[in-house]
Amino acid sequence: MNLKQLAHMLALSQTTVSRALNGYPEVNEETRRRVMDAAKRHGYRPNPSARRLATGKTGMIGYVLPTGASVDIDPHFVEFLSGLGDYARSHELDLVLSPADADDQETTYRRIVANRQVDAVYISSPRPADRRVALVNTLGIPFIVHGRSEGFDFDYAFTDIDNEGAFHEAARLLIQLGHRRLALINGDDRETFAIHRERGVRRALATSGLTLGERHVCSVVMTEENGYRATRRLLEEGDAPTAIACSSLIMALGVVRAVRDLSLSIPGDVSLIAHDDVFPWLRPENFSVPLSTTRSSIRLAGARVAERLAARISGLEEGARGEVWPVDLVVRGSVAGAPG
Amino acid sequence: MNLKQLAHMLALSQTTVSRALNGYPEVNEETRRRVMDAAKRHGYRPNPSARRLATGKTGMIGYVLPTGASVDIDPHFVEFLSGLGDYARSHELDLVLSPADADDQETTYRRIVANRQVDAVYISSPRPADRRVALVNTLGIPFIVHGRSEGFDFDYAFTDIDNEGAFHEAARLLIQLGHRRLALINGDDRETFAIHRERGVRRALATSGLTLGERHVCSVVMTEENGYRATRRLLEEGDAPTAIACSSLIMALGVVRAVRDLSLSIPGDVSLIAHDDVFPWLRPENFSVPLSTTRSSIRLAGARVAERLAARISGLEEGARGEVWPVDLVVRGSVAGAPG
DNA sequence: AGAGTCTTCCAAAGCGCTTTGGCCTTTTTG
DNA sequence: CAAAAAGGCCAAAGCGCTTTGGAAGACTCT
Repeated sequence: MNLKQLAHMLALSQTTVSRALNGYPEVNEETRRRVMDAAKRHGYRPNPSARRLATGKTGMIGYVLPTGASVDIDPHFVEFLSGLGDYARSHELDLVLSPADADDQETTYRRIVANRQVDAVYISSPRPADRRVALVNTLGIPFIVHGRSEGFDFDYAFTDIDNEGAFHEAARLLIQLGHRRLALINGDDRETFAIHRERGVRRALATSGLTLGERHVCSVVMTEENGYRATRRLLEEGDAPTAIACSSLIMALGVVRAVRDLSLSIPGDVSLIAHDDVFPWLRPENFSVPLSTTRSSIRLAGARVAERLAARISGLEEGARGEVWPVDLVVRGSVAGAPG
Repeated sequence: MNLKQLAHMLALSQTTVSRALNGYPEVNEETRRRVMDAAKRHGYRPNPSARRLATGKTGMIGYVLPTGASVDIDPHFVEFLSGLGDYARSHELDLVLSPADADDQETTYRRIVANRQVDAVYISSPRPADRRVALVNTLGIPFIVHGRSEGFDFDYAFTDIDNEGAFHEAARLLIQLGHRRLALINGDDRETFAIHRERGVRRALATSGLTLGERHVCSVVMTEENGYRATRRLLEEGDAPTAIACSSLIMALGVVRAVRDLSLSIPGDVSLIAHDDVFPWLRPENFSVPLSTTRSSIRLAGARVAERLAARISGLEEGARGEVWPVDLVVRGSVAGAPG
């Protein structure tokens, strides 16, 4: 059942039927009702391919997925996706993932824009002066950055959490508890979130005249194993920290294991605070010692990003508004006063 | 730059240019070369929307993503996606995720098929007599099932791993080591993979005249917490098992924690084998006691599914071939002879 | 009553590609 | 050497929708 048939059946022109269906004003209300009714009754659904060709609108949002044999998709992605999908569903939006060579995403961005494959895109895990952000900005497709980039001469729309504030608070708490030697086990420090977190820790330390030792900050891919290794290194050297801030719950698993392997205890010998993105399958309160966390649901962020993308597509949102969400500091058993 | 312009520029008809580009035979090789050359030089890319409208082909594969406030996307999904994306990238395929109400996916399947939004779909986490499989089969869109359904009067194409064999082997090993009371901490037993795994364990036990106790098998969502709870329950009751087979590494984290909380040890008091889907961020050899596993890379499965989908789209693969991959049994420190 | 204004609808022109049916040359064939 | 076949190309008809530029009729206004 296509427009032509439907129009014929109603003894109307395609024009009128199309307009009636799409809510244009220049059609009699009674006619509109007739059309709507017939459309529903016959289960008429406009062919999206045709509509796309005519309008350029796709009803899809895009994400360029970096891939490659040695590229691992972040497990956080799936949670973000839960939120995004949940919103998208209620608005009949689909998400198209365009896999790209991790080292050449530009080609793919250009392709999906040139081909009008999606109405908007989002970008995640941005770095300072991220080329993708600059690119989509010049390409002129609506977009939202999940996280923040920095150092552009233009503004853009983003949804981020207050990483600096979160880690500032976490460090401040540890300092208040008497800790003097903190360590930070961070994610990839080419990404903005990691930079902000480090800044937060440094700022808190500086306030008390302390510093983050050169060897007390590490930047690694956030795996359990890397959490373990980093912790071993930190605790086995002289000048070992008495408190650790850690950028992910997954790494925290490794931290806990390392501490145990060294026959030390949390929080007796070392206090631990980790960032919690809220995974349904791994919860900080269920660690052997309940973990203090800076908490922010990445899933909610996904829903929010979808919402904003939808708003931008429909023209409801404009401009370069960035929003920064506060992060909860949740204190549990893994922190205590500094030993000694 | 569109076909018309390109054709004009070459002083050829659109027909010829189109044919030259798409490899049709009825065009002079020299002409073809000229066309190809000009197309490349001017960066001509056929507009996919137009092509879709004309051919019905989209160059996209689809996945219906169950969503909802209380629906969690399986963390395995992201690894599967890595593999899928990796293959898709090299073949210029995009993946479209269509979020659907978890309780009504049929509507969405019908929509994406009716609208010709994708060339093929895949289905994951199937259950016996899965309605989605029956649906896409009748809808007539090419598809691959990742995993297996059962109990249809038709055949279909799937890629699965030998879950039954894997858990049969695991259980057999434990039995050989003298264990008599095994327990199985399984995933949702409405899904086929869980059923097969249980069957594998039961079969191994039966061979030695043993059985799987009523209370020694649990079926839960695969989270750390559920692994913990299940283990506590198993070990605190009378008739506690001396060996546990566990369906996921994430649950195994909980198992290990529970065993420790009870001041028991692995493998001294209880042996443990878990299934490992091969996550980059959590590896069985890095557990406090290196974990024995049944191992199968879900990522490779993703790549394979993509490959088969591409083959079906292009007509290279037909029929209802199902393939079952063997699973490696990797023995590490977490298994030992039965205590006592 | 004639001019201007809405209101309501339509015919037809795209959107950019593929594909059908056919036309002209050139080559092969009996 | 005429007839048949093959090679190489083209014009034009879709694919199903949106949108432009009217047009017919109803209504208001002077």
